[in-house]
Amino acid sequence: MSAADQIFAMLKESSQSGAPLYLQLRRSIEEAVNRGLIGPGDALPSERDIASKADISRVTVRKAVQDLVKGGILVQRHGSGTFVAPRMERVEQSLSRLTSFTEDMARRGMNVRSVWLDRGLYAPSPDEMMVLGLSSTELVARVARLRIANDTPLAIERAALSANVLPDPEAIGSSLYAALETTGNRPVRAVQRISATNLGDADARLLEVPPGVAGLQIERISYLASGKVIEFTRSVYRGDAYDFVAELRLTGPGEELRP
Amino acid sequence: MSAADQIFAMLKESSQSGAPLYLQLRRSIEEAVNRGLIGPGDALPSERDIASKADISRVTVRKAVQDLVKGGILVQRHGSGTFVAPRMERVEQSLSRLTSFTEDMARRGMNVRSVWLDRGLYAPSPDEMMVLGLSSTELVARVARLRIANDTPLAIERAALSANVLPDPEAIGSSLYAALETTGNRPVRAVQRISATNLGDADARLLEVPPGVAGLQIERISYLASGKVIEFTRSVYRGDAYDFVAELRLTGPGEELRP
DNA sequence: GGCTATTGGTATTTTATTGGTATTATTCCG
DNA sequence: CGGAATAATACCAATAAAATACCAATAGCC
Repeated sequence: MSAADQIFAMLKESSQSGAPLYLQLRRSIEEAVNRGLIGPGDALPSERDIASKADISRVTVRKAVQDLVKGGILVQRHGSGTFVAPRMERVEQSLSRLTSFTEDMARRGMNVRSVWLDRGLYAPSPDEMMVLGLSSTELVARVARLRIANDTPLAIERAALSANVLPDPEAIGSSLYAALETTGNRPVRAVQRISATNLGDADARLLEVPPGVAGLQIERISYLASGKVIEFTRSVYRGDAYDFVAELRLTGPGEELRP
Repeated sequence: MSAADQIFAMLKESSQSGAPLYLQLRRSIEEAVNRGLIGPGDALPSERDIASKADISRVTVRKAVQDLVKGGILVQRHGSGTFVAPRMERVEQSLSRLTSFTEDMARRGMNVRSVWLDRGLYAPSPDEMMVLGLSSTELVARVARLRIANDTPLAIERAALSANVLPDPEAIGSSLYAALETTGNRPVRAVQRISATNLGDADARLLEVPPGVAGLQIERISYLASGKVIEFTRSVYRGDAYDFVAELRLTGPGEELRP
């Protein structure tokens, strides 16, 4: 509602008398977007709302809106509404919450989807045997997916677990952690390591960037309450499109860091 | 019961009239979770309960709940109920602990030293004026150093502060924060942004790596208790030699969900 | 162990709201 | 006068929101 009012106020104050109505309206909307009054993903008032409130015909409103749609500023969905086009910019992900990828993107009005790259049981690599504590006769479950926002690939996630805790990788729904819950294997602690790497050919191709550009690499090892390692995940994020944000607090002078 | 009432109260007070019902409900639940009114592991009222008490259809309730399930906020179990999902949270780390390069390296048994690249007062750049809230007549103190562990250059740190809080950059000893303490300017909060970049020629030469290799870039803005920005630091770490480690812990119910 | 109330899961339909389009009148300017 | 830009009217089509009715799994009680 507020967003709408911003536009209307702007339209009123616009002393561009003489110019065609649809041009005045177009400029008002454009400016509202550029000034951030309505952000990417936000919905505009319906064409009829704008028309009645601004007391002009809907076709005139439509002309203004369509110009902006053609210019890529707005996006329209039949039966749904008109929205400010999501810009990719840089995506910020809070470090404090892990599972919020989908939620985070949805809040920005981005269309999120995942593509499975791999889901299956394999003979473990030496690395996996070490970290997960497997013998060479046991199997490892590998789960890999490409995360995509607005048709732009953002990250590759590769998880490895003991086949004992995830006997059927194909059965995973949208959340790996949810699947672990159902088998009673809950990680209670994890250690994450963030580093930077130059993307290799394969990963670069998946993320649709030239090989060699910088990527954020995150390795995570999750532990059960018993201290046993349950999961080992290596994720690569596009460096040009992703930021990790962490908020820090300084402990007081008297307090110890951790008892 | 209490948890349910919290939600309903929130739903009533929500003056988001006009918005779709399921969105209002979704926001209410989301906020209840974020504010800790219902913690991880707690059960939500049944879909039918919510529906009848809020006087809306169950499908509408379901739509809201399912969105949150997809986002990983809630977990549903057929025949059992809907629960707040346990989530991984980063264990709180103190500012000094996270940023103290020397301490970090010493813990790994490395011999650490620094080389000053720059220490002086300058006219502020537009960026610095913006972030630090300076006028063009004020001066900015810039402090830059190359950090070296075991004779291997690991990072470049460039800090910018108002000249008011650091009138004599040359007088800094080994710790910038110690110098700030003595003038009574103590940051209590900081926001960090971690990203990846390909190192430019100058930085690559300082870090003794070929240009173009991946580097971890960390931007940090520190705040005083008053909320004023006191420091703006941009650091670049060699991606192949430095890791940023964070520990995560799963917050959830003490008891097991599934026996 | 098996029954049963309670829980989430699903399919189908109705309705209101949204953008989409064709047609027509008006104004402005060469 | 004529053509193009502008604006208004009336109607079409797609989507989302919401409700109804029914299915299936779980937990708890006997």
